[in-house]
Amino acid sequence: MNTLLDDDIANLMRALGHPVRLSILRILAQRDSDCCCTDVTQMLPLAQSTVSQHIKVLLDAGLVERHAKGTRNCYKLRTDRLAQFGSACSGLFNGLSAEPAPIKELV
Amino acid sequence: MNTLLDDDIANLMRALGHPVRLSILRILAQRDSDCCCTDVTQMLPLAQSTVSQHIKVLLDAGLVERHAKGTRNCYKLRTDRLAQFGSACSGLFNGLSAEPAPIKELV
DNA sequence: CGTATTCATCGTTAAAGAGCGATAGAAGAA
DNA sequence: TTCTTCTATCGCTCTTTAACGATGAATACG
Repeated sequence: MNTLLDDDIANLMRALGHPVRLSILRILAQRDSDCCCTDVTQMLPLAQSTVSQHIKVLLDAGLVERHAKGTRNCYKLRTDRLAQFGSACSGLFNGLSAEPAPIKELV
Repeated sequence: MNTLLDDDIANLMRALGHPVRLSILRILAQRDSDCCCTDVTQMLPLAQSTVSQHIKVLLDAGLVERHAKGTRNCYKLRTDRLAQFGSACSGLFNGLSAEPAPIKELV
């Protein structure tokens, strides 16, 4: 389980808080194997260095993993972490939409 | 319905991408009515101006709404928007964990 | 060997974010 | 009216982010 703290949730939110990074995740989801930085760059109107930076943000957030393949670095989603974040979000939203605390705490 | 675009999702993610703002949402969820900026500030180790800024981010993201009450401004969650964002997240994560596209599209 | 590819990193610039104190305006209280 | 409370906003500083080009290291190809 190892449920996420607010700091962790905030970090993940920030990592996903850029449309280009959402695009990168979608691209990786479709071409899940052997997708390298150049592949991603070709699908985006950005310089390679910029895409590499965005991928690094996703790497640091643990949402993506890297494995070398010859001269290329291939990336793929960390579905475990995505699922973990997904349930953390559910928990967050449920907690927020719960009724306000009553005057007395229940036993 | 009016499903959210990636830009919208990214904006919401960024709005939630700070632990203080998550705290503010939790505070509003508990004291849902008549919670003003001073109330929130008293529960956080931050200056009033800083809290006001964070609330403004949540306001601009549409996650919170304001209504004046005498000399105070009261805030409460926009549960509709939170729910909308919640399902957008579910959709996002489901889409990401879906199988990679096959060589040929199905009919 | 030399020549491409690939890509992370550096250095730079411009913009955005975070935090604070001070302040002014609005609304209630005296 | 005068005083107090509440709060959004301004001005400031410091840090972070975004984007780019250039570069060097690593691997493959010839």
